[in-house]
Amino acid sequence: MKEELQENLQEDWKQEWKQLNSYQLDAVLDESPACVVNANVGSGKTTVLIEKILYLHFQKRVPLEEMVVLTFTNKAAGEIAERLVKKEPSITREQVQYFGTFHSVALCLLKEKLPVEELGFTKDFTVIDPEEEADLALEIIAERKLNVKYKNRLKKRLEQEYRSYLQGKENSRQKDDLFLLYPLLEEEKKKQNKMSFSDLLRISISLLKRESVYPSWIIVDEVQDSDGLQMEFLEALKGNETKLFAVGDPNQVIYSWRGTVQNTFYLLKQQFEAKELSLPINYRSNASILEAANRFLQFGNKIQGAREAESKIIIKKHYDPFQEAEYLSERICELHAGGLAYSEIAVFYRLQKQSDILEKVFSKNEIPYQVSIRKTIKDIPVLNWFIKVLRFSCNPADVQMGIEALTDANYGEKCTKKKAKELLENAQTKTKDISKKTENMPEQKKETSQKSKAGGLYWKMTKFAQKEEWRSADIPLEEEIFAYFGLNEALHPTTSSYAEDERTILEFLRKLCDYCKTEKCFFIEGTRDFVNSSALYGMNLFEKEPDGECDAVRLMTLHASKGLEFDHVFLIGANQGMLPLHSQGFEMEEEECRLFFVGITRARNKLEISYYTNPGERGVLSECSRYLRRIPAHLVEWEDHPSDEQRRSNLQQLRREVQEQLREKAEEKDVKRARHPKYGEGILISEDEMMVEVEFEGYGRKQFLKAFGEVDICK
DNA sequence: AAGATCTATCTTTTT
DNA sequence: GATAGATCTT
Repeated sequence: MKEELQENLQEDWKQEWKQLNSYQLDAVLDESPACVVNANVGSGKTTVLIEKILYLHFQKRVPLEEMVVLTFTNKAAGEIAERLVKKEPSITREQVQYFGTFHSVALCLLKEKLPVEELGFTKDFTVIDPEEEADLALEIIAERKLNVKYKNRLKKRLEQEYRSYLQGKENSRQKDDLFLLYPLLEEEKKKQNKMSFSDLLRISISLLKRESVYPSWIIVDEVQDSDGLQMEFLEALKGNETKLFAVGDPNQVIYSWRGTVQNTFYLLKQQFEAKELSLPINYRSNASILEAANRFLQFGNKIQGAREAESKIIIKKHYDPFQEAEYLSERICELHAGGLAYSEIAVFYRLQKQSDILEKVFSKNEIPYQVSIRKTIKDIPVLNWFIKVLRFSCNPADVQMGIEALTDANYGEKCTKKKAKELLENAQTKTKDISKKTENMPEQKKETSQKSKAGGLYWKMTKFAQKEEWRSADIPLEEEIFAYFGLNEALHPTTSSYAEDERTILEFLRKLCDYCKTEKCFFIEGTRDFVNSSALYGMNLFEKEPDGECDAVRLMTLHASKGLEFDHVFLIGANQGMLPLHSQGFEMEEEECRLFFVGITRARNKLEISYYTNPGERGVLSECSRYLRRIPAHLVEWEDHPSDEQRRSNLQQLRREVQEQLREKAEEKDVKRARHPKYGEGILISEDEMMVEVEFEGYGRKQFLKAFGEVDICK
């Protein structure tokens, strides 16, 4: 039976492999101790990766559990998992535990294989994001009265200057106490039993040196994006018998500003004596696009095409972004009328804010569009708060989360930071004592805590981990948990946002319960894992629907376009000073060029690039990007967009309207908000030592005496 | 404590 | 090339 199955599979593979070219097949079959594949754009890199994993598993009998497959984003990890399961539905989630981002794999190792206790953590540790780390740092700075400059940029500084701190360099750039802060911060994180993103890697690396966990294979996707820590992680994870297979494209390095190692391929070859293979053939784009793209290659050999030069690249000159947006509307309508799906059309730009005008004009012209901006949990205040509640509930050592949950302006208890701190620190010293007391006289405790408002949520959080019925295989209903935390009250049932908030939380809880059920773990443990994942996976974990399916034109930055492909690509704002964005260094400049390269190689069939004679932006020149002149003339059709009088006056009006709306939007962002227990949230009109004036939707402007303390000013 | 001067950063974004 | 923040100057 098994033999038969095996043979069938072998037949399948032969079929499968017919679709691979010889370069791809070489890469799939290669079993050198270390191998790096220099994969050109659109050369079937992910296909090779998947085939390789299947080949190793089914043909070479390497258990999937012994493979570590590393990606840089959750999206990429998800794609690999999806394609793998599609080909081989028998693969289970447990088998691919170590398939994921560097950070999620590190988390998994720390939870399952590495002795974190040796470094002063427990297995219950939680994960914090950079913002929380910065907040924690600020606390320490205040407490220890450290002199740290540029506090507003602390998040960035913490990350950037950590390297030189580790290398024992002098803190020469800024003369302040930042380097005194690092050890204190480390100590505090240990005390609160939590790790930052980089801690996950760093601590894994140091523990891997003591306790080796050598997988049979390490497979890395997009290896050109590795930063120093990730390279170290690879090194620490790789045993002498471990084989390394890494795929990437040095021409697509567009994130070096966040610490990408510059010459990854060279380093890999040096360090692991890796063999180098290449995937030169591009199946995606037509020959004109590829010939243009070849002019922008910085590394490796020419991209070989597999297609004809069907049409030229169009370069269009527009008066300004408004005229361009109108033109795009028209063109997209035509294309759609001609049978092209909206979702096969994409508009790329250099800066996020360039989407504003497009959005306004597209909605006016009723063109469905989708702007790709990453939503994070932080954008949803209720969820952000509730996750803090859960974080403290799962990890009572996390004092910081406890305080933040209790003092949250919107959903927390009406209690001051000082009081919350006292409450928690008091509990810290005699946790067991208190928990015993509460077990013995729960009714009484409940009463007093409701009287002294600040107690309700606090007790619920501390007692969460002690609930016996949640330490069993029975997973509670989402409504039960909702009720346990008294959320119907905490979410302010009288406010207009209540219904939405309730739905959000119940949705989240449902995902959490589902997770516990599929993972077959106890509710408490499941919650801890899930909450950790939420730090690492962000919205991916509980997005309602993957937004991929809807038929709409995609609007995105060039950065966001990486890894995607479309039939028809518009690349807008190709002006000097915009696309290359005015940048100082030469290295930066090279990266702008790679960004342009990534942009144009997303197009399968049609590529249109445009620029403005009146860009109307600071620092943007009216001449076109010099990259455009680098494209061989015979591949290009230069066009002027004509505009008659009628149209011009319409545009004037449009311009005014849109600019007005944008100004309002910008003002709204700067507006301070305030919350009142009865009227809900409103816009802060004025404030002095005595009074606050707030405008509430539906109630109008109200004035309050500050001394009453009913109004919380939100930050 | 105000005013002058220096300086970094802006943009891109993942975990 | 502007601007915000920190630092220096009086």
